[in-house]
Amino acid sequence: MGRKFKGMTKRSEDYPQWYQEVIKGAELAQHAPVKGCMVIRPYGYAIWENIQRQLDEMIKETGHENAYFPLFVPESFINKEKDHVEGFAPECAVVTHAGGHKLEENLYIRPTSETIIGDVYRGWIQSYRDLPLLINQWANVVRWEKRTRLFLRTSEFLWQEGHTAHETPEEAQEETLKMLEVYRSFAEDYLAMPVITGEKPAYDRFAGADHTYSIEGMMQDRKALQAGTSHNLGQNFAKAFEIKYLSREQKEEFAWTTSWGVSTRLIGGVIMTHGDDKGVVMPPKVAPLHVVIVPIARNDEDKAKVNEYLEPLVAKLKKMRYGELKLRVKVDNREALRPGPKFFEWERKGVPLRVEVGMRDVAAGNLVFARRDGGEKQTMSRDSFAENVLSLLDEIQQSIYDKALAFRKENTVELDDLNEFKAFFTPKNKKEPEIHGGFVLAHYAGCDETEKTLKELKVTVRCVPLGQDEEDGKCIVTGQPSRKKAIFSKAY
RNA sequence: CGGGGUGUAGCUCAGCCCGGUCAGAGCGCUGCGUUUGGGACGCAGAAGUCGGAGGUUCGAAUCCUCUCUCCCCGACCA
Repeated sequence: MGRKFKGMTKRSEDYPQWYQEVIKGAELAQHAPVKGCMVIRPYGYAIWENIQRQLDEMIKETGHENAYFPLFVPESFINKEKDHVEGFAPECAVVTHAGGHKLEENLYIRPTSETIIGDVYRGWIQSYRDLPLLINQWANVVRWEKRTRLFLRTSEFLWQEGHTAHETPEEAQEETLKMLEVYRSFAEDYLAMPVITGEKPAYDRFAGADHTYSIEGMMQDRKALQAGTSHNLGQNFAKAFEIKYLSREQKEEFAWTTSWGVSTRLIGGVIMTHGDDKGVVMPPKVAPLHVVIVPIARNDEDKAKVNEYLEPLVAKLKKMRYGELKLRVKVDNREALRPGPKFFEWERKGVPLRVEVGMRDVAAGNLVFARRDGGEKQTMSRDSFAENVLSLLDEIQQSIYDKALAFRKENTVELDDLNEFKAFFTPKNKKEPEIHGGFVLAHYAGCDETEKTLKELKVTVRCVPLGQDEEDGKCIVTGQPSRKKAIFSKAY
């Protein structure tokens, strides 16, 4: 009989606590000795690598090239775009000394790279023939946030940031939406995280942008997570950094620029979208491991037989590809652990398929496997498993997406009445607020007073979804005439 | 940055109120053996400047001051 083992906190009991325990239990990341920073452990970093490899392909397929710009941004650059300074300067880390001397000009550690890239683009762009300029960079950035949470908001985080320059506002807008669509499809098709695409309200725009768009996912505590943003920067940065070109009409014009990014926050999104009370659940397409095999044997003789039985299977699996990348298979041969603890560990780590093989299976030519997304253990012949493994992974990928989508639908309501709206976002038990709320789709006129009412409820306008039919309505908060609905929600 | 918590072995914590074998437990870890289809067992062992710095005291994990971390709630935000 097993000893009593403390399970992890349930999502329903304490969601933030669950989130931390899950990260720790799956060995994804830990706090670093530096405030607000994290160490991304190998198992967690592998997810990031898989995100990088596949998203990078998509970014390149849409015509972008990778480059790299400096970590340090001269203070004067940050100061050039008015809104940008106001937005970012307060949360920047600044280098004042280097090489044992005080610097003549402070160097900001990039919170984002529009300014330094703008300065470089000035030199790269002279003619309409130099446009469009389509660049992406994978980098780390630093934002000195007041309150940090592993993956969701850390002082330093990893991301990709695309920076493009165009001839016309139409082209820039097209680019902005194209990359938003890339993010949508990446989130949904790879991370199995359903998202809503839409435009941010004016007050929530990127500092220095004309339009900001985002993808918004619903986490299991029904709060929204902004999982990626795409900005149409108009000519704001072009003017600040004199990114000018000679047009087809022989006139000097400012370029139209965009920027867009997703970060390691996506990993937080994956955890909170799919995780359950046993641990994380990895979407197969970004899972560090697809299949883990636990051999079970009573003695050395059996061990040898089981391993021999497994060899051809493992060899076959390792040659396979799942999507664009190799199938990732591991045989858990650790001697010190019995099978039980191994099962629990791989469950915490969310490996999509766990295979058990013992003498029983060797004799019958079978294996036993369990899907991380649920259901009973199943027995299958060794050969059929190899034939079915890819479709099993596809099924898991699809089923966790469907589950997340169903969850979002269940927790999304359309409302026209402010009282219902308030009730929706008010916990029933104030002393111990339970998980409540969700997404509200309601008319929104975009006026400033709306913000105040929302603030009292701790609700934010997530975005005005794209592709909706316009209709006459009244803003749910102010009653002002409105043509479009917005998604309202509590958010990370 | 405000309010509230917290910090003792890798983890979970006891000890603190009433200073004096208080450096402790369980899990984990190491070695040997037995075990192995859902968190095994025996024996032996290693491991902590009690978050940090000052102070009070004959003596501080324990009392005082300052400081830092992390967590929760706010304000700020990918």
